[in-house]
Amino acid sequence: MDRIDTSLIALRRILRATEMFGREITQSAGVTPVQFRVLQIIGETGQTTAKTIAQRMRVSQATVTSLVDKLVREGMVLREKSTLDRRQTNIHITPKGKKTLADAPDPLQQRFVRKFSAMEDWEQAMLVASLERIAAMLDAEDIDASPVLDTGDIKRASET
Amino acid sequence: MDRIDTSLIALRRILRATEMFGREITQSAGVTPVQFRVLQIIGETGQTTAKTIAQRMRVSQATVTSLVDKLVREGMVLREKSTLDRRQTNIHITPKGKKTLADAPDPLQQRFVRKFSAMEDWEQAMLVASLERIAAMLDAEDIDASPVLDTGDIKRASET
DNA sequence: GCATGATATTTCAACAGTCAAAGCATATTT
DNA sequence: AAATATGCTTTGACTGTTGAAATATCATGC
Repeated sequence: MDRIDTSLIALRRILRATEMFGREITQSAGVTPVQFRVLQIIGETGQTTAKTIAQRMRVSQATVTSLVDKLVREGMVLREKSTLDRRQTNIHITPKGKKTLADAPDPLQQRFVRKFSAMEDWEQAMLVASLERIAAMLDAEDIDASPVLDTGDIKRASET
Repeated sequence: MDRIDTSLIALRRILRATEMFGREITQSAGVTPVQFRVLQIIGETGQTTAKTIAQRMRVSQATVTSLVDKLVREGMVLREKSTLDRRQTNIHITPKGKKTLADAPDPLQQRFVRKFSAMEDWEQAMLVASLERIAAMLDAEDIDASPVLDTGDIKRASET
């Protein structure tokens, strides 16, 4: 087994881990990864608008509407017309939604951060260098990546 | 911006690159990433069975049926009952399917292999070590990853 | 004050991908 | 031959996704 195979396998494990995490969520939280991501965004500030979610997730507003519909049905969030700008709808999280967020399994990102922090300085440095190298190898162009790693956040970049 | 952020961003770029590649395919080849993956598997040997595809992609046979349906409709592949075991159906690729494969944009994997091969020995070693480290960080358990990196291959691992 | 255009959201119709369950045809085992 | 196993497709359902059209509400210019 040469280095290329070893690398490819590792890369695939990484990709797969994000998928796996998605399923953990579905099982334990009762919402799908995408829905969970919506819930996370709403949960950050307690309430937000459809537009914001659409932008953050890089999906269309129509998609957000259907996603929020499902969360409303589950009792995780509520919709309420904004009083300031009545075109807007504030979507806010319910206690049940908060509980779902709180009870969610250790997110991938946290897992990463925790283990990364525990590393020796030299190893951290090596990892950072390697990751950047690999990212550069794979993505040809500009990416407006923010420091957030989520399943469900890795989606459409249209209408940007 | 600390190392954690930098790492997370790089990781996300990597994840995103696989998504992007999916869209390149859709645009230039006229098939979706998943359909393309099916085509790839069939193309490897020129013909194969539904079961094989289902196992390789880790999806149910029902899914494969619907995917192959679409490829048949597109004229990329053909179905033909096996003469040896008439329960089986051999799915084989057509010239059009071959052309689609041949004309596809540089796959992620090739891109990776090419650039990886061009690296200095020490850098390759570092990358391999880092990738394995990261993979271990993220995936808690056993993964039967084969040395194949594809969008669309990173899917359900049930019924294994 | 009100017409015009911009903005925020939802509704609708349509896909792709996915699966479980059921059905069908064919092999294999007993 | 009967029972069981295997390979595949059909059916019905659900999530995620979008573009286009509909609705409601600002915001501006005149």
